Amino acid sequence: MKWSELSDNWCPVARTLSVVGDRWTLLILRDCYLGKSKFEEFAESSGMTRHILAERLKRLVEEGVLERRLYSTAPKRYDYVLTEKGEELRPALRIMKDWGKKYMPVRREAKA
Amino acid sequence: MKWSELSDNWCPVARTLSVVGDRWTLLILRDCYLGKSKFEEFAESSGMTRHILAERLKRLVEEGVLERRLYSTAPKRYDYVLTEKGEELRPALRIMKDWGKKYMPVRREAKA
DNA sequence: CCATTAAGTTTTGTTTTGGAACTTATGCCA
DNA sequence: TGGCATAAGTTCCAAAACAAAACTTAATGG
Repeated sequence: MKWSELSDNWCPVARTLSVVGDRWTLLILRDCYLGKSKFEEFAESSGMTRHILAERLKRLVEEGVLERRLYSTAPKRYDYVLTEKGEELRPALRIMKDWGKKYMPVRREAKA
Repeated sequence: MKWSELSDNWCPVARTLSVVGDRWTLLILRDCYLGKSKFEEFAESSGMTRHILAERLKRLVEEGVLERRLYSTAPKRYDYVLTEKGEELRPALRIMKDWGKKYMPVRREAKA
């Protein structure tokens, strides 16, 4: 089975993961919860490539998790803000934060 | 930056995702929470290929999320059970289940 | 002896990801 | 005016991950 077919799975967890269950996507949401909204902010903070970032943002917008918002008209610039749907995943990230603190200690220093 | 470098990230969410943030892994945990423990059960229930399943199980064991347990000596057969570390991600999946029910309605029927 | 079960492994293509350079439209500043 | 900076992407190519299906191993049951 392909990952892309999960969105119609009988299981609600699987359907959720079809949106946020791939590499990097939840890291974008983490940044949103930290108050970031701009492409460059996500790129620098998460460490993902601009290529993948653009693709993920597009899908999060399509799925209604983020909203693409024109914040400058000249030049035209867009940023991304959480919808109510996006906000409601925040508790899941909070659990992952606590879990990471408890069970995944940093072994050696790394950047960003 | 590569996904595999996330395990030493300063952010605990990122470190958590370095273990469970890739495709399929959280679906294995869902099955564990549903009481499944065997390779064939995971394979059938999740729809992932045996190849990827084997790789994911191995890493979950290495990370201490699951424990590989000999449940039959002749022939030798192993299954997988949650550790305390694995149990403590259950609340995150519960949130994803509720979110999926609320925001990801099934559009058309699909199997498994 | 032959089919079946269960937990993987192997093989072969296809798809996704990673890294880096490039594009577009404007503002800033001397 | 010309040239550099900024921000949000896009494009290209090689490397890594994934998908599908067949194969392996070790035993059991008829």
